[in-house]
Amino acid sequence: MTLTGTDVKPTPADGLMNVDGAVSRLIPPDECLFSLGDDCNHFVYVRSGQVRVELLSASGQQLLLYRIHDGESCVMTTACLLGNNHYFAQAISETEVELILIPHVVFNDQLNESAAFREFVFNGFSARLAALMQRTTELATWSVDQRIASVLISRGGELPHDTPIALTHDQLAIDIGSAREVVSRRLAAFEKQGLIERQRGYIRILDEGELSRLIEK
Amino acid sequence: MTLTGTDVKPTPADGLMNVDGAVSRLIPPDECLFSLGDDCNHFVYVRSGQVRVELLSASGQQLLLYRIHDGESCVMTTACLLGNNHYFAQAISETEVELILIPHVVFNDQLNESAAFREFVFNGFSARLAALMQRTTELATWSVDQRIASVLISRGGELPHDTPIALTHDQLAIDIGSAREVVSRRLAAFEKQGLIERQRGYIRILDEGELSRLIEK
DNA sequence: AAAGTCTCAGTGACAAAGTCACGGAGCAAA
DNA sequence: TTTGCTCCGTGACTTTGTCACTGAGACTTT
Repeated sequence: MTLTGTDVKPTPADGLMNVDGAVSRLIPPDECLFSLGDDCNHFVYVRSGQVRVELLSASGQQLLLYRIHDGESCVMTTACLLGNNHYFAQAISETEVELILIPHVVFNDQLNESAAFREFVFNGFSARLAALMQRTTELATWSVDQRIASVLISRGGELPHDTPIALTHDQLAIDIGSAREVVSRRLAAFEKQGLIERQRGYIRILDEGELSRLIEK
Repeated sequence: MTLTGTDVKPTPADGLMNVDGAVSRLIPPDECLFSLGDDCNHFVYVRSGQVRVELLSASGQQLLLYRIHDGESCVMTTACLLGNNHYFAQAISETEVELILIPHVVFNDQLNESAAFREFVFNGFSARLAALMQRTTELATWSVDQRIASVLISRGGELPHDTPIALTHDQLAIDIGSAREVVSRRLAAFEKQGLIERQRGYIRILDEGELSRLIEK
């Protein structure tokens, strides 16, 4: 049951999602998949695309918790299903996203019957938890400069050399758990040091070596 | 198999820990149960006592992740077992602690065979994950004053009214993810406002209502 | 009792980060 | 070309964190 016209390379786990009651769904970019307080009644598997999961504080401030990529499941969803909680964060599609949804009851059945399904679910669960704690550590112990450098390096690595990274100061601020003004100021300093070059909506890395060195300290 | 002389009230989950190969162990206070980089080869269930799990940054800075109480299991241990990772935090006993340890292989067997065991493990897992995210939110969005007030209120609630809370500025700082000096200064301000009274190693709450109100804003 | 030696707490000076309130620049549709 | 929107820059100020000391209380040791 595929709703999308384009072919999607199946990952090994895709087979596991072939259960009665599983539904595929195609979501446009910048759509909210779930938000704070929502009921959680489906297991979520991201077949393609990218989803951002973030906390939303009382003051409207956002804090990125993690992203879900192709072939991954959503930790928060799994946690909520297992513990019968409501969602306490929100998820936004950052690209077009193809999801596979498995209803709560089917999920429970599979969990009881299939060792392979269990293994898939809990491996993902554990990996995401580890990543989440890793992120917490970095947020708590790295300076703003280090966190900015880290994001730039990792985003730059996905692109051909010298390609400007499409990233606004606002997005970057959410990624590193800081404020736009702070990011703007630090980027200005980075540019003055010759590390980067700024354009509206883009950042180009000029001195990757020095950026990496920043993270080490 | 009980190594302690004193009787411990069994919780409902204690029965689940009655498997071949499970070992009980008694740990004195202020002992390290596992530290960063250690291999993880046992499921850990805390039968009695209290354990603190904290990150340790490169600079030696500590950040409390969560505590484990009577009848709870350790999320990080479960995550490491499921994902075959090493520990990336450390655990310290805060009181005398009675543990039940289940070897990795036995844990896997139980997980495959017993639905009740699975349910116990994953309910705990999910609850702890939710709490961890809750904590991340509060660390990220609450002010130091709010976090201090929150700890004081919750610690005060466990004690008879008007009992001074045994808590050093250092411990409080670790709890709220800040620095001792900051805590000292804010507590001085709290005392000037008549909210608390300070003694060496102790804090007495004078105006619980106003402290609670602090948290709301 | 006096002297050492812990742990715990207070403080000044400064640095890093966050917040608030603007203004202004680039871009696109009407 | 005017209007509206997103994105960015900046000054002024507050909050929080860091560093380097100092001192006070409690417990040991001599």
